[in-house]
Amino acid sequence: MSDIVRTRIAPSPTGDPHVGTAYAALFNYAFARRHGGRFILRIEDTDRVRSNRPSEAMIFDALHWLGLSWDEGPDVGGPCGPYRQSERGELYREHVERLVAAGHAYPCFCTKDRLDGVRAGQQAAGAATLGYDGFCRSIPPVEAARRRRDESHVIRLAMPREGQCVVRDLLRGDITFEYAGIDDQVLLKSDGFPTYHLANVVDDHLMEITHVIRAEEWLSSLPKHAQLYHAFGWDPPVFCHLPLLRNADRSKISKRKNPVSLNYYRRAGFLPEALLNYLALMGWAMPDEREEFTLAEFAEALELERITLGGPIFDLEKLSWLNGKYLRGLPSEGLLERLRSGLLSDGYLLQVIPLVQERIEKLEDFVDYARFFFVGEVAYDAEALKKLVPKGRTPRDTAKTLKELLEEHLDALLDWQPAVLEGILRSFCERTGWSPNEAFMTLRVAVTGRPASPPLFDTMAVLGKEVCRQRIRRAQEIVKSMKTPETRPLT
RNA sequence: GCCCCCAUCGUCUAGCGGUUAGGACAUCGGCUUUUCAAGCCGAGAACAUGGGUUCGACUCCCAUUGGGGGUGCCA
Repeated sequence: MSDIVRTRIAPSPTGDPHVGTAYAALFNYAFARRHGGRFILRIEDTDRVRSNRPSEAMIFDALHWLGLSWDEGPDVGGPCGPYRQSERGELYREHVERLVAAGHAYPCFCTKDRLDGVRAGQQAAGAATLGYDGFCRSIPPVEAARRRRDESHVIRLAMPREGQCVVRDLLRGDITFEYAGIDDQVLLKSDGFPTYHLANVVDDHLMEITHVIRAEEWLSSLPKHAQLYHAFGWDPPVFCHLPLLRNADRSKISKRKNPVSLNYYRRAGFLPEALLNYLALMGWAMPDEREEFTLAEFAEALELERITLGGPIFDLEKLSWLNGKYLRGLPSEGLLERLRSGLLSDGYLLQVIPLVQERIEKLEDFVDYARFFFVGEVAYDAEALKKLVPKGRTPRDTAKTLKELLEEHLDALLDWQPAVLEGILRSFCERTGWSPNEAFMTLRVAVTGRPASPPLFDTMAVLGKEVCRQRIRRAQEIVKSMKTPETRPLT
């Protein structure tokens, strides 16, 4: 094991850059700095369906914005590259073969149908433990090797079947699991790509990671990871599972209940240093209880052992207060600079101006007309409220439609461009039976707060995904709380 | 269901066997201010419950309850 501390953040590029990624990155970054070590960025893009380059670019961008720089990574290189798992396929296949040869892993030919059947059977029988039943583990190696040549298969880790496994977490101490409750995890998928478990362990070892500081959701797969280190004959790193950031209802933080995209915080005008400072307050307190401190001060003071374990609720209100303190502490020129690099940048203004230009008569009209391009939430006046729900539609129906549009079509959209939006919205109309007239007006009001605006798709594109999301969700809530008018029978 | 983790004000937390249980956000008062913010001062607000251990438990142990996570060819 390396004698210099090496930590890493290993995000999956499968959507908008997540606040949880920033949280884990912050602690990994600070811990590495504290010990004069190195902080590595590794892209875990082994999910071929969900991973994509735009998401990866957004992760780089968001972390740069926050000021969390890495010493090694896909974009800066380093001695342990490549740092993108999709480029390390050969490495994983070699390693998995070592495991198969040593009997620590085996090919599994079970079909999805059989697996589903097994699961259903277990559930019906009220089995104590759910999971793979080890069916293919008893296939003689010679036969298995022969079948591998032309049958679709995965490679599974052969876990011990009885006894106990003791793993150590830096914050929680020794944790005991019964092997009987842990099934044989897939290591290599049938498409030849590794699963998280394999890729993660192989890479952490090869990249000489000394401290794995990651979210608590990984704690229950720690025995599988420990078994992998054992099977490879490697010394495991120190594991430190951070508490999970929570919604107000204490569930794991999610976009349904909180803004989780770092793009949101950036667009809303949170200062990166304030966001980082706030994140550092989650599960951590300075020895002197000071609440305002810089990244450098955090890095100087961080002791992992002091991390608190109750899952902290992410409180936008306190973040906003802290951000306000940072903002007020800026010299005027500093604030000007921040405005000029965001909402009042030439780049943004030049996007807004073409949409507004033909609709104003005096320069001063600009501010009023373009207002919704610069504020966070829009207010809905009585007239807007009336048009939020199309004639002949109920509030209930409208709320449901907005929710569906958001969660099933807009949330996953990365390429937030006018033409793409138009395509999505038009096909959404066809599918749901909403006329474009109805849907577009509802959306226009939701997103701009007004029944009259520049062209909808251009407007949405300029506003950006985060703002649109936020406003549509707000509109949905408002509509949902509206009473459905009594339908009076015609007399 | 099963496995694992967790448990101090509404929220973030300090505490590490002996404290009037401290700070911050939020809330509510007051001061300041032409107003609104900001700022300052103040108030209310917590050790989940039950057993142990101990001269003494918020602190240690056990149970209960509650919360969370996991249980995928997602990470």
